[in-house]
Amino acid sequence: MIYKAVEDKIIMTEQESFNIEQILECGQCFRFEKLGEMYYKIVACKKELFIRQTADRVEFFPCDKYDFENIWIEYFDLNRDYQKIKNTLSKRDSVLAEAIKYGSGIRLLNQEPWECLLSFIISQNNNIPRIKGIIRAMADTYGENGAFPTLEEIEKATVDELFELRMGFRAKYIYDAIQKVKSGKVDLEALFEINAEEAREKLMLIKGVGPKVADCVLLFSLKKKEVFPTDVWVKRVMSYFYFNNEETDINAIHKYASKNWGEYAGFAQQYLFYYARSLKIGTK
DNA sequence: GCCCAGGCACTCA
DNA sequence: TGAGTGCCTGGG
Repeated sequence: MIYKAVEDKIIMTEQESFNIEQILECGQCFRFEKLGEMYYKIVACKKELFIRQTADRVEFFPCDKYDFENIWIEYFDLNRDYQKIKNTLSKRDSVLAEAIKYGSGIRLLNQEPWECLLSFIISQNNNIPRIKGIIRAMADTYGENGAFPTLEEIEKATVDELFELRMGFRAKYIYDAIQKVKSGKVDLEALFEINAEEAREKLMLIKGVGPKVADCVLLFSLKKKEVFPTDVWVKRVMSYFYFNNEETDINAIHKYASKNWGEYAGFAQQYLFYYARSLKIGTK
């Protein structure tokens, strides 16, 4: 990867495995807006960032070298060798090879745990346009300049006030997440230091955080790349391709993923999820 | 109008 | 402990 600063932009070239559309639309994040073909705006890490990709380059703006090196390289996981991951996984089975071919520009973002946690609590039993709308409403109401609210900015919110943002029954879950983090019962930063299993248990102390939401937070923000968040889509695609289209319980799926994909299970999940959704596997 | 959407908590055997 | 059921809301 090569990058240079030009005016208010960072121009990145010779970057393998980077497709901005696939990265943002593969279901791992919610604060993005499509402005045109391969042209997006995201809000993350308290910044608004535009990203435009053409055949030979990716432009990030407004962005200087400092922010690129200190925020976005990490956020977009640019130091990781995806070619190696894709080669390894593709050799394991042909289904995954096909999924990887389809979503070859996917990367796993390293999001902020706090935002990731609240966002995936909102996501349960919900659809994407609504999820995005509720998160935006939280940001507009409590955050600074449309950025996702910090704990300090949102900690005084009552359940009733949260409910007014149209998040429904999830308002009490968001409230509980705020209280547990505020009190230190759940120390998000400390979760980086412990293993996935222990971190999952901690996250599930929060009301409204079950196995699926916890695994999303672990994978998308706490760098536990071996976890395999299993939602309805992943369940469908796993059942369809690996379990002879039979009703499959979550434990069997986790076991299969762990055994076959090990430390790369999280990446496999993302390729399969994107593949399944695009093909609408399992839906009528 | 009904149904469902990237789960979860709660209840009851 | 495991299966069944209800949940806010708004878009199709």
